[in-house]
Amino acid sequence: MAGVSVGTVDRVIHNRGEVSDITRNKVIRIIKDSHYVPDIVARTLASKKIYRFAVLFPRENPDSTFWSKPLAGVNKALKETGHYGIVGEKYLFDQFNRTSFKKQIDRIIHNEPDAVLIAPFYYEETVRLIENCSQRKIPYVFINSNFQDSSKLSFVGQDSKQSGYLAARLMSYSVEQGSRLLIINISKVLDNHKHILNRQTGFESFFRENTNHKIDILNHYIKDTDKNSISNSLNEIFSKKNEIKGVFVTNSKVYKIARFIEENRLKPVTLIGYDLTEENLQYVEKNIIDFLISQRPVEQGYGGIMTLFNHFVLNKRVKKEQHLPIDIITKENYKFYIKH
Amino acid sequence: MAGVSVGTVDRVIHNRGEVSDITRNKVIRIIKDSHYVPDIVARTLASKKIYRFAVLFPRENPDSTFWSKPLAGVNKALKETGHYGIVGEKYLFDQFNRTSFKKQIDRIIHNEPDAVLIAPFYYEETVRLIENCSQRKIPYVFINSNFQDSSKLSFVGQDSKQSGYLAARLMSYSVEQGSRLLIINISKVLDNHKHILNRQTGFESFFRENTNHKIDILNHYIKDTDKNSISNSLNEIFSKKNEIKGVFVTNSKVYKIARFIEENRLKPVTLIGYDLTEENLQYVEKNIIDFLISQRPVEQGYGGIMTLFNHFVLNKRVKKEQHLPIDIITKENYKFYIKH
DNA sequence: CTGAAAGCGCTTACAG
DNA sequence: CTGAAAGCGCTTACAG
Repeated sequence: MAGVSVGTVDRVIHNRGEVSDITRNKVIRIIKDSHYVPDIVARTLASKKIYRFAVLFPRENPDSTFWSKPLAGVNKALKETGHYGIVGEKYLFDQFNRTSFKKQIDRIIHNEPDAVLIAPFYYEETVRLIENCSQRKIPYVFINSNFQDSSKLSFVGQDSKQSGYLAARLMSYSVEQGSRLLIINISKVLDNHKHILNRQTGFESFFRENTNHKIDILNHYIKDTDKNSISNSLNEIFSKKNEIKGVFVTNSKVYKIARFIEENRLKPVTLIGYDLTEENLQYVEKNIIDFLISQRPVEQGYGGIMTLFNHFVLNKRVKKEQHLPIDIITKENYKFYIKH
Repeated sequence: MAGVSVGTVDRVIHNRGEVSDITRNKVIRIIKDSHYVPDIVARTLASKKIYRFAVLFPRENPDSTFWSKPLAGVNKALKETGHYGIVGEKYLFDQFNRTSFKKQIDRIIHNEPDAVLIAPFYYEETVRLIENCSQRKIPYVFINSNFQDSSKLSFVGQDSKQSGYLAARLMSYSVEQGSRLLIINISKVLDNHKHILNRQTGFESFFRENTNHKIDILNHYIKDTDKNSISNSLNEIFSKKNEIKGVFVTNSKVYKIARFIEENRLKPVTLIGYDLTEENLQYVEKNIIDFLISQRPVEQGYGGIMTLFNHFVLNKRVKKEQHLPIDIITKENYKFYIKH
């Protein structure tokens, strides 16, 4: 239509220069007017281009099987997009070990991927990684825990404050006026903790804002997560304050608290925590954990890769904050969430 | 590798005959041994094959915006799979009008699509459609409401009985022993009602099976859904039985009950219903509806098309029953579900 | 700055 | 029953 060869058209589509302004404009005009859109199937077949996405996630660990889920989501996305030349390179670290995190970042920087998907556990190291990305002008996406940074391509995860707020609402149905509640923060390491603290903040705000619920809230931090330390730590609280009607655990370790409650026959106490792990589900089955808040872990990984795929292959504009739904899990519906 | 031309290889891959047993076997052997998998991108480009999927859904109607969601899911899937030659043809009917359903089926049968995605509203007509499909040997998928039929390719939707069971569990947190509960079934038409009845059955079984909840349950059917009829009908019940502590509405018309409760200041009564429609959300915002059960309407439509896509294009085996999660919606988390 | 040709991995007639 | 050739809509050198 423009009286030029496909080679020239290709040059203007991918604006890689070497075209006179006059032909370029002519071609652009025609593309617009005729609503031409490139056939990405043909493009993929012809270009044989490979996109290498680095995936920086914690390794699954004995304390929690949570991180196997985002990885499953990544693998699912990789399968779907493999036809388009998407390749994932996994860099798994030990979430309790800063050095391991740092090492994987070194490897990523060395291997020069085309983009990176990050679970940002340790602050300084994460900053180093994204500075390297900026320098190399490659996009990066955060998953699970957000990172204040205006240059990221996107974040895929949950609104953590709101999830705590929701937990409080659920709690409010089963505790009466004047009850005493306990918020437990249990973790060996306090890095990567902003979203955990947000959960607590959200929970507290609910009861502050809903004046018809006069509730006394205690905060408790447990650093040592072995069984004995937990017992000691909780025995003290529960003996001193014998009126605790509800417990909110701000992460996936809620099963450890459930075990304590079961062994000490402290029911009825409404227990709410996070994440659909096998360990937690045991206690959901036994009616000891009442609610789990789930953050769509599989979709987080899936969405992370798809975001990059949309950006590179489909040239779609992607949203900077992708908040996944806050799912409420009970004994009655958990089965349907397991594969998700 | 087999010493034959690509044409011959193609013939055995698509087993369209005209190949001697000896060469066929040789080729099959090599395909297996070398783990050859066809490049579907190249295949799509070369074949230019079009798959026409008929979509038989209710039209969106003033009483409920629910059905716009599955359609949105269909459109999303169509966008993603358009590159592979998937085309959707929509046949929308009036859900309260059997004739309209029948008419669209006639059109589908006449147009001979390659597959059909069905929201099975009226029984006999649906049977006629699937008999036609069987005859023409084309696959069909049910959405939203299941259909007892062993020849279907798949069903995508919710386990309706379990959703009622879950609703009862939620109800149990806020009603005391000996309370009186009301189940409301509100609908102009009673076809397509099996999954609605299942919800009721599920709700009732929970309280039957959990003996620590001694609860009196009333059932109430409302046929005329205009405001006055509802008022009359409910006034009677609420005046006779002044102790109703919770109401479970088995479909998306819960907002009509909410309106009645609001206007008659009957709170506190725990109100649970179905579906994240705009009409319902108003009353969630006002704390009149406590919980909505959502059935992932967008994913139903999306999943329906993707099931057919997987079947035709990816040659994947698909599951016969695809139960989507039963989402629990409250004022605190509904925003994150709206686009889903 | 521009065009012509080859090629990506398949499918589709057509000829034998 | 089998093969050779053209073509799907792009990209990629290469030549000028």
